[in-house]
Amino acid sequence: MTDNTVRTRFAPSPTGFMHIGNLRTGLYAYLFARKNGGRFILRIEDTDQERKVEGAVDMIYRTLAAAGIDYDEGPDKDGGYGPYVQTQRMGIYKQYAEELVERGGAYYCFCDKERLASLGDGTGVHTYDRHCRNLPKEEVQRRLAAGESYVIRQKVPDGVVSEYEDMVFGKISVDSADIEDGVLLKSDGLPTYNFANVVDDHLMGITHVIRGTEYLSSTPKYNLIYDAFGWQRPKYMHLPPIMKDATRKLSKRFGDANFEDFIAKGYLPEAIVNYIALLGWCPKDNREKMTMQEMIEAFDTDGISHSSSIFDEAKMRWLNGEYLKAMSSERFYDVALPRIKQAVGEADYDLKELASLMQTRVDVLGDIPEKLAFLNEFGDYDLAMYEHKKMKVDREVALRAVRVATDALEALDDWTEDSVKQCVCLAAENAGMKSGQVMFAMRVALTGAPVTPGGAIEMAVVLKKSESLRRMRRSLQMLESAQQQV
RNA sequence: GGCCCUAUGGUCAAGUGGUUAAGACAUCGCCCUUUCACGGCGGUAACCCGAGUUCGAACCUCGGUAGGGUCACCA
Repeated sequence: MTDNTVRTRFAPSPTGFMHIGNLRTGLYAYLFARKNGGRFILRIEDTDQERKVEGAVDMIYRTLAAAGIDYDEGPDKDGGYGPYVQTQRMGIYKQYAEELVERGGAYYCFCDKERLASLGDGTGVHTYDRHCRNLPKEEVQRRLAAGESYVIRQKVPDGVVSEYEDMVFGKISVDSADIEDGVLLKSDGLPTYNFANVVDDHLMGITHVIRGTEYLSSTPKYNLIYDAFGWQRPKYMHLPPIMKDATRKLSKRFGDANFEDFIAKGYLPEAIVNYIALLGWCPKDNREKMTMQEMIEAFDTDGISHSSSIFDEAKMRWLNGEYLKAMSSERFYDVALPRIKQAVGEADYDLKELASLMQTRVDVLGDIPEKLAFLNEFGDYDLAMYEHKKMKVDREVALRAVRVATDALEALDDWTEDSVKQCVCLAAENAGMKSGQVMFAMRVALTGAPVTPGGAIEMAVVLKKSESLRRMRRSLQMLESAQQQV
């Protein structure tokens, strides 16, 4: 591996579904690596056994695959920097913590929890008072030998300002006086999350650390660890959060915030990925609909926003609709088929015909069943539907219209779009009515629905002759009996 | 509370000292039309506030205000 190869990583925790905010972080790390001809690494951070969820690791694999994010190294793809699963790395941190003590960047601390708790200021803010920071070496040795419980703490240097240049936020600097001597190695011998992160990132040769802004202000602290080890600091790119609204972050508890749920609702993976890429990043030319390849080429750090953005499902719906409309009819048919079948059930309808009706009419695939509900729902309906002022149709006109259309269609054998249309138009003309009036009434007579995905002709073709006539006769009866009652 | 960060229409956002302050979503209206949709056209709507610097500030500086983040032997 050459020194200047870009290496980024995505380090999710297997604690459930893949959250949209998380996925975006991974996506940016991926885009940055690909844009720079670098390598993208997947590391599983599974040390939180409490929150661990069964099957969540597989979910990570499946989500990345569906999203089109491929990694060069990971648990199932060794690149020589493994293991890539954090629980399998537990043995390595203690020695690094001890090494840091020797280098003067950390120290043993024997303070017990009670003492630590007494340090609180009453408002929940704790700051360690560095009680063990200057313990004589002999005392430390003695207490260690005696088997006293201890942790290893970072020894934050006095009187320095730790600063770095963030790739999106610019210069970030924090005074060492504001940095606590945090725990690196816990009394159980395991590392704290952030220490493990520093060690892993270094050992895996990560050159660019890409993560959420929650680490923005603590990064100077971790840089001090790199310094104390004499390691080269990585570059950092911090990403602002995706919000549910102005003040709340999108959280796992906000039900629909995960990838899997959106897929279930009928969103296309590429549309989701495209949309979240746009939340917090804007390409130079302002393009919105982009393929992964186009995003890789256009990705640039200064297009990344400094402020949080609110997730807007309405816009993602629109984008998804754009993807759907741009598909070939064959491909649309393939992706829509399951939903169409769901609506059709056992009935015998032309699925291709239905698909073509749906393609321009839905933004997400999940909308299909309700749009096709008229296929299997035809009962009593409100005759007020026949009233259309602009069309100059009322129930009386509708009755005549449906009657002429029905009579004409009874005799028609060749049931195609053209012939049905021709037949109805001719019938309208002979009856001295406008074709629009007949069409309107016929559409309602066929479906009993105020809105349908297509007009009278399309509905008739979809329903086919016998069902169409059955429905029209039935509607005719309804119209007639209503007429008699008046 | 300390420290760090942020602030352009309802939402995503372009904009880096001089602009009629883009574009997209949403919304409203019109056209097309046998309902819906697609498509086309148009409208409403924004620089958080206050001081500076400057001939000139959305843009630079400072101060407010608001919001977010962070201050664990959680990750």
